[in-house]
Parts: sequence; structure tokens; C-alpha cells
Amino acid sequence: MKSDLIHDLVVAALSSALSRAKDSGELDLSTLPALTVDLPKREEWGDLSSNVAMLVAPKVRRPPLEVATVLASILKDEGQDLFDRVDVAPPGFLNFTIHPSRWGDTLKIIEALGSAFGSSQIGKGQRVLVEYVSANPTGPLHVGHGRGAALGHAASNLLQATGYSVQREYYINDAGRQLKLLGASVLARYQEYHGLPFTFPDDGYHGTYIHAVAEAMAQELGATLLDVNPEEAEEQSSAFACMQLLERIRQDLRVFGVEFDEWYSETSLLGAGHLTKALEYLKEKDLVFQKDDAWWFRSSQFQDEKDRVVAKQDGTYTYLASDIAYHRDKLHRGFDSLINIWGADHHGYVPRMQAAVQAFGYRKEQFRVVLVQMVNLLRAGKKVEMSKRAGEFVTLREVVDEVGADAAKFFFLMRRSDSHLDFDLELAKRQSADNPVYYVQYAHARIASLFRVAESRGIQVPSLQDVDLSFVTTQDELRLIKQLSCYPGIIEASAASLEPHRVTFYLQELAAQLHTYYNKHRILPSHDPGVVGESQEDGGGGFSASLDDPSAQEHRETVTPELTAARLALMRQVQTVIRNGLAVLGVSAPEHM
RNA sequence: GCGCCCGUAGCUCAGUUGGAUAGAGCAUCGGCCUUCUAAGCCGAGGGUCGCAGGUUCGAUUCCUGCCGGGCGCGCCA
Repeated sequence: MKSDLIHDLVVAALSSALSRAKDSGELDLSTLPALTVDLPKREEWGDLSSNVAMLVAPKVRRPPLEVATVLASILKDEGQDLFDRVDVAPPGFLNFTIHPSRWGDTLKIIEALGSAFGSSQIGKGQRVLVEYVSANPTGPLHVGHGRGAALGHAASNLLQATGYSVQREYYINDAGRQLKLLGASVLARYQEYHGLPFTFPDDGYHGTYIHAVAEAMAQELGATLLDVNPEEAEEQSSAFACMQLLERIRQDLRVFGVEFDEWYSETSLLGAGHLTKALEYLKEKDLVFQKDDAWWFRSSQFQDEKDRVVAKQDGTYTYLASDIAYHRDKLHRGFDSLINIWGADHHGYVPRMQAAVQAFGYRKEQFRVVLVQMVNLLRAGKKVEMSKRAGEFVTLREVVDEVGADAAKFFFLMRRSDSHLDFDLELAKRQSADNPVYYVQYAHARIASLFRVAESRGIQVPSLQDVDLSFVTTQDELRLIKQLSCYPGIIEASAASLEPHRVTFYLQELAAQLHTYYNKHRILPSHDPGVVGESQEDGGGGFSASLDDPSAQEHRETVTPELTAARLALMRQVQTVIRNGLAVLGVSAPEHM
């Protein structure tokens, strides 16, 4: 059963009007279309609108306006308790004006649900595994990883809020060539540290952090690695470096406020024999075959453009092989669907992983990939140059230390993931309205502050049942309430499309409306009532200028205790929705700024 | 060469299964604090939705071609 939000009530009314029209023969419908209601672009067009008549028109072979008129007349009869007006507008829109008293219900729902407002059970408890970051433990996280982390975190929150059971997972590539290279690089620096001759590996890892790891290794292990044979030394070096760097990654993510349920190690995957099992299964199905002394996965059978090598001529496995095994394991663990957050430079791998999922007998749709585009770091409008090859990049940690975890997360989530992101460090630090993070957080803190002042004057924020809601039904209040009522729909759409930026945009809009309202209307009685209506001595330019400003005049409006109570209660609900939205993004909702 | 993503105001970007007169922030300009946080508000200007076709009652949205930018096309990860 759905909530009694206005949107749902209108959809229900529309749907019953459609079936009435069908039953009475007024509209010759076989199937009912999917119904949606939206906020119209202009307030003159009412509170909510529907384009259903235009969707239905071709099916019943009648002009949209006619269909709309039929529906409108039914709705006027049946929905008298809900609608003030039902209008028909060309080319066939139905525009609804809701009875003002009904909007109070929205506030009551928010108060009753609190932090659960916006949540739903659409996911029906289905199990989803979200894998994100999964950076190789061969260096610290950089800003690109940060974007993936923020996105994976927010997407997981969204899925959880819509009724999915979510597992957050980080896959550790702690086996294979890259790790060997890491070990060799660190070992070389370790030898250098001990004043010995060394050969730095081709394609080795540069960057100062390698020196730091080597030094730590020297301090912890002394010179012991100099005595063992080279292979053994490299192995130990790999293990040490991996552990160190992974610990740093964990720490950076903790400071960033991004958590995981499971850190899944490739070594453990291999140790459990999952790779051989996966390949055996595929061989049996004739989906893996031998050619040119290598083993190939027949991914082209599943819309990949060509087959892919899983075991090389030298007998070692490719990265793809263990990834296939990993995803098979995920599915075998009983997850209904898998979501991966990947850097956009990996987009070429999507078809082959989809192929793998299907090769194991699962549906293609059970595997979704969200691609995250590059982050351009700017400082006061100028691009910060980074060279990954030379090991010169700005780390996530540096950014978080500089601008804070909240600002960093919010900025990472301000754009659609598949568009490039310009991240201006100076802007993220700025404490003004230019900075969207502060703007939204300030709205929350401002309400909190208002409540503190109220309390200091002995005024409690009332529960809605003690409030006469007819006091909050003017245009300015309705505008706010309407925005609040959209929140569950935003969460739902945002979760379905895995696009947290919609929440970010929504919050900026809600905060703007709050600030506007706050500036225009008084909530508490004036501190000094004597000022109201009193004329000033210096009736010169300054004063008349403020009279010309409509907002300044409104500022002097007198408020009764009933009005104060109603507005405080409204503010409480606005605060709840801002807090809920920020929570989805993983951003804190401060009481003070 | 092939594939994927992007192209919307000076800049950065939203735009929900195709809908009404295309939006926001920044920047620019002009106003607003004696009262609840000015970390805020109000107002103004600013557009060939990359270009050309097509689909239809209707296209920023879908299709085709082209132009421009990014990325990918390893028995690397």
C-alpha cells in the first residue's frame, strides 16, 4: 500500500477515472497506460499535471483535448474532496489544483515518518551487491577514486532507501602482475635506501609514496630482505607494500566517510579455487576453447565484438579470468543483481563482463555498470596538472584534508556521472552562497538556529497535531510544501537510474526556497514589537529605499502565536527533508555553521 | 579506422517513458541587515539546445549523416 501523498492520490484518482471511462464506454481502452503526475512548469497551470490524455489519445483514436475533457469531468465528480479545480489545457494536459487543506497531510506524513520519509519498499528486499572504488593497492587513492567512492556510497544509500538489501564491496586486486611490479619497485627503493646498487623495473611505480613504503619496510624488517634470494625478497616486498597501501586506502576512505561491508581479496578468490571452477564450467559448456596455445572465452556469443583471452600462452591467467570468477562468485553468493562503479576508461570491458554473467546462465540485466568520468581539479579556475605516469597526482586525502569530507562528497555528486567534473578547490572551501554545499547545509543550520532562539524565548516547536494548519496554506507555504512532497519521487527516480546528482539538485532547490521563505516571512514574533509600524526619524533615502523593497516590508509582518506555531512546524518538516537528502549523499546536516 | 560518452546562456551544468513560453548556479550590473544566522534575499541583462536531414499533432529528448572534444580498441590491470 502506498502512502497518502498527494501525488499518489492523484494517480489513483486518474487511474480510477480511466477505468470508469473504459467501463462506461466513453473511452475505448484495452490497456491502461503508465500514469505519472508532474509539477507543471508554471504555477498558473495548477499544482500538478498529467499528460495521460495525450498518451491515450492515439489508442482511442480521438483528439487529446476530447480525452482530457472526458477525464476531467469524471474527476470533477469523483474527486471533490481532493481537487479544487481540474482544468484542461491544450494540447491535452490535465491540470489539477489541489484543495489547499489537503497539503497539510504531506506535512503530517513527513512528521510521522521522520528519517524514513522518502524511503520505500520498491526493492522488495532484493539483494544487490554494489562494488565500488576497488582501486589496486599499488598507490594512494586519487580524486578520480574519490568520485567513484562518493557515487558508490550514495547509490548504495539510495538503493537501501528504496527497499533493497545492499552489500557494499571493495575488490582487492592483491594478486597478479601489478602487485609484482609494486613489490619490485619498493624493493628497488629499499636497496637504494640501504645504499646498494639497484635496478628499477620497467613500468615500475614511481612517485614519492614508493620511497615512503620502502623506508617503512626498512624500519620494520631491517636489512633482512637483502639476505634472502631475489624472488623471495620480491614476494615479501609485495606483501608488505600491499598491506601498507591497503591500510592507507582504508584510512583515506574512513576519513572520507565511505564504508564497506566486505573487502574481498583476489588472493582469497584464487585460494578457494573459484577461478579453476569457473573455467572448468565454461570449458564444459564449450564457452572456453584453446587456440594458439592460449585459452579464450567465447564472449562473442554474447554480443561482445570478439573473443577474449583468459589464459595466456605462458600459462598465467589474465585479469579478465579472475574477474569472471569474481562475478560468478558474487552471483553464487545469492545476489539478485550486481552493480559496478567503474572509471569510464574501462567502458570497453562492459560487454565482456555482461557476456560472462550470461555465460553462467544469468540475465544480462542482473549486471549494471555505472561509468564515472574524469575529475578535473581546479584551483581558482586554473587546472591542476596531474601525471599519473610520473606518480604525480593529487590524492583523495589531500582534497579531503583541504575542503572537508562533506564538501568533497557534495561536489563529486553535483554532476551526472558520465559527464566530466570540474572540481574547484577554492570554491569548495569558500564559506558563502557561491558554495552549494554550504548553501544547503546553511538552510538546515538556519532552521536549527531558529529553533534555538524560539526555545530561548520559551516557544516550543509544536507537533503538527497541535497546530492549525490553515495558517500555512498561503502561496509561499504551499510552494514549500509542494517541493517537500516531491522528495519521495526524487529518491525513487534517483535510485532507479543510479543518479544521486538528482538529489543534489533537488536539495539546492529546496534550500533556495527555504532561504526565500525565511527572508520574506517572520516566524517568531518580532523581538522588539515597538518597531512594527513605527515611523523613523531619519525618513531620508535609506529608509524609503527599504520601503520600496517588498521583502523588507514583509519583514515587518506581525505574527500571532498560532501563525508562529504553524510556521515552526512547517520549518521542522523542511529540516527533516534536507537532513534526509543530505544523509543519502553521505553529507552531514549541521546544527551550527 | 571501429566502438562508447559528451556538445544547452560568457563559464560550469540540470532538463524525469518525446509535451505547454528551454532552467539553475557562477560571473556581470542594480538594490536589501535596528528584529529568527547577510554563510542570506530581491531585481536586470544574457539562447540558432553543435550542424543538416528524418520520424509526428508535438523533438533539447528518438533515428541517420556530418563537425568538435574525451576515452577505449593488449595473451596490461
